[in-house]
Amino acid sequence: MSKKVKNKSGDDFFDRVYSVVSKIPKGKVTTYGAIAEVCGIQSSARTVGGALNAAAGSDLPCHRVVNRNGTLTGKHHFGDPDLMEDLLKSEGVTFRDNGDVEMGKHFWIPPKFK
DNA sequence: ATCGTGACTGGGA
DNA sequence: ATCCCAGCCACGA
Repeated sequence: MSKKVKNKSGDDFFDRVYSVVSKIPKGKVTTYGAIAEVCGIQSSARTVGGALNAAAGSDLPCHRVVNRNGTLTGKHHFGDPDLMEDLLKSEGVTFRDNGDVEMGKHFWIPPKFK
């Protein structure tokens, strides 16, 4: 089944990110680098952000995706900067004193996308 | 085809 | 510890 559907913009690499992000369990968070690695682009975590940018408004829990530091880098892209933190807290995610997610407790690594 | 940008990461000073 | 730089991939103009 592995098939390259490269066609219109927004469907080959983005599709992988959507699948992975949608698999993130509630109360867990992952990093752009982890998603990128699973998608096969470990060196381009930025591109993952681009995918989430296109996913903004979708059903993808992009609020569970943070940078390797645990900082909510894309919180501003949710429409409300406080929404992201609020959503994670609602799911049981704990934050550090500096406002970063406790990666050591909620860091979740997505399954390898094959 | 080329250039610029980006919700990142890692390493060096 | 902080700040700066380079690399990487994909998209839009």
